[in-house]
Amino acid sequence: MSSRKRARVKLAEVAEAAGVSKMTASRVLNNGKGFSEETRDRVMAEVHRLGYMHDRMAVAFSSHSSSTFVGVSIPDLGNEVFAQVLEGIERRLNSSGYQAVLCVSQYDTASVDSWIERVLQWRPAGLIVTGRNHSEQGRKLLRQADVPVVELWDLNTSPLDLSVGINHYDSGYAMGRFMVERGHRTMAYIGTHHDTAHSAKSRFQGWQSAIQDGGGTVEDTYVLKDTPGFYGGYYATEQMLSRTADLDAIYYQNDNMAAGGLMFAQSRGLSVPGDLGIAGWGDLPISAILPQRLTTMHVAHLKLGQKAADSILAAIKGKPVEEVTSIDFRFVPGETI
Amino acid sequence: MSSRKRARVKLAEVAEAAGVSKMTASRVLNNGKGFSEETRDRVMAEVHRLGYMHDRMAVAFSSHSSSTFVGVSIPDLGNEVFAQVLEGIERRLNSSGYQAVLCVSQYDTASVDSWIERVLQWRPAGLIVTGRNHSEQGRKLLRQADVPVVELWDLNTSPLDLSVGINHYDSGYAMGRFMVERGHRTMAYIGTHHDTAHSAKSRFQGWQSAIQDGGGTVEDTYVLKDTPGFYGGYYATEQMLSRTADLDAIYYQNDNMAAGGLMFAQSRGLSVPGDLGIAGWGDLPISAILPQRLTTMHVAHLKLGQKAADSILAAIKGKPVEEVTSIDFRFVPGETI
DNA sequence: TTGAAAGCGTTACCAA
DNA sequence: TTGGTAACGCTTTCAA
Repeated sequence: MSSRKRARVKLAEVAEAAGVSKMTASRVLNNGKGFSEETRDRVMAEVHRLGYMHDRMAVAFSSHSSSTFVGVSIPDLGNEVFAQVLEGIERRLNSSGYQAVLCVSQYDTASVDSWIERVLQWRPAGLIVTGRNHSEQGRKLLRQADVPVVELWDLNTSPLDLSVGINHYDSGYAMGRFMVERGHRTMAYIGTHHDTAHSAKSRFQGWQSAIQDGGGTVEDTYVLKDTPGFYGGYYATEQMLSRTADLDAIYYQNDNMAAGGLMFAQSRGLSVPGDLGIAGWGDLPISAILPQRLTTMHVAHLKLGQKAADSILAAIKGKPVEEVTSIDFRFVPGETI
Repeated sequence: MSSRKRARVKLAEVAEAAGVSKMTASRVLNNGKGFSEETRDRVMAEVHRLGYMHDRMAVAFSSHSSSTFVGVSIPDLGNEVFAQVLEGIERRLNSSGYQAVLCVSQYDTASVDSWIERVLQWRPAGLIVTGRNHSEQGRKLLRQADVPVVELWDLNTSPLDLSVGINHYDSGYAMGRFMVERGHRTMAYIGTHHDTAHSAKSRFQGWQSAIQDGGGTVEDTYVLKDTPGFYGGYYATEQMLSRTADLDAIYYQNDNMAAGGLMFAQSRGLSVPGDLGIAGWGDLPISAILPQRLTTMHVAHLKLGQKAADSILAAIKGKPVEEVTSIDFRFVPGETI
């Protein structure tokens, strides 16, 4: 109420107050060399006294440099997995002085494209995009922008620029083989349409191959059009068991769906894995409180995000970077298969 | 590999190619008025042909305008509730052409402060900060920056600028009263230290008042130093039941913790609510698959985020805004109290 | 160690 | 409907 909108203090005022030129003040602020200690102290004193705030917009403009923004696109924050990945990214970026500019795409390619276009206009230092299903338009924009890009989540052996991800196919195959080894033969899969095209599908394909290689069959698949969550798993299990008889086991897109399946089984008095085997993916927090330890695949989601941030930061700073970074997964035996 | 880093096409080149002045080209790009349709077509043709990209940095600089960035600070993405809030914010901002610049603070005030300082240097259009426990430093920065600020989550009746939140105290009181009405007397609370100081504490205080007003007592509280999740609820319930006898019911910080408690009770063969009543908060997805419907409080988290975005957008555009926006909660009776 | 002048790409402002 | 010129706040570059 009391203060009228004061014009922002500018460097020239600081310089004048300190009795030096703009350039000297600028050098002090940028921790450069070329000024006496006494000069530095005088300038900094004025900076604090006047409450000077560096105008990074002007800096970026004048010096033709990038911003400290890194665009990060994620499909869905309702999916715990991506929330974790994002947190990993943000922490690492933040501690290096960069800021994440977020896009929650809802798996909509067009909206990612328009976000990419808009964010590129702000001279971002880099971009991290989840998934590799870019449209031609998006791909073109990313290529012509002279900006480091990390494709996250799916391992992409010939990335646009950099890739940090998981070999989803292999993780699916490993689970499928285990399920067969435990004696299951008649199988089904429950998942969702989303999950950025490749990844869940790759897991499914790897898993399917393992089942077939082991002499089992995939009798049914149920694909929801929703985020892969608890209720989806519960509901789809109910549907599936009512339409397909004699299933040995179900492989779920992730642990939250599998938890839904397990709770459904419990509600019907089915014994797991005797009557029905259940396998998840992700080793998510829910598995800690279920009546049985879930058979799943551990993935370090936070670490995945951090690695992505590491890659983009290295590229930004012109340091050498691995083009492709593969994040491990680890089998968690559990009690449900 | 093939293309050497071409200098970015600038407006002057477009203008020249189209045979008009920079100003005319600028007007066309900004959808202003003051040019013939033919001129527009010629300019746009060159824009596409040359692949011109608007340099928003230069725009913001020259026109003294803000960026399209809105700083958003959130304490923790491992907490589903905040992930939902953030998604609500981001969707709304994005569809209005603004971008969220993220800070995941881990409840660390100092890190929020330094983020605020850095993000303000980029002339953000506005800021949305979760919680109202700003440090003096942060408060000062926010005040002197001439930028709209929304304080989110806790309802703050005398906000720095704008507030969008929930009356946590009342929601706690409502639950406490219900628990007493259902005959519970000897109560306990399980929560975490975090949750941005006020909110969970306010719920606890409201709840406690209701218990006391109803003639009950709060026998025990268990406060974890962790994000409020499934396992925390499970573990704390185990600890609490082993140290405090004859509890009628436990009020949890949120549904995920309550789900942990419920699963623990189930694992020990306790009947709910007969042996132990359980109440949660938030109406989170987990409640859909539990063996019993959870007694909880529904909060529209996504909507809360959207309202916050609406407030900041209105303020940015200079439209009239309610200083304080209260988001409703709704009691969900359930079967666990 | 310091400073003066030019320039970054765009829009505001005024003139035609 | 157009265009010229100044201005935005800082850094680069060159000179002292």
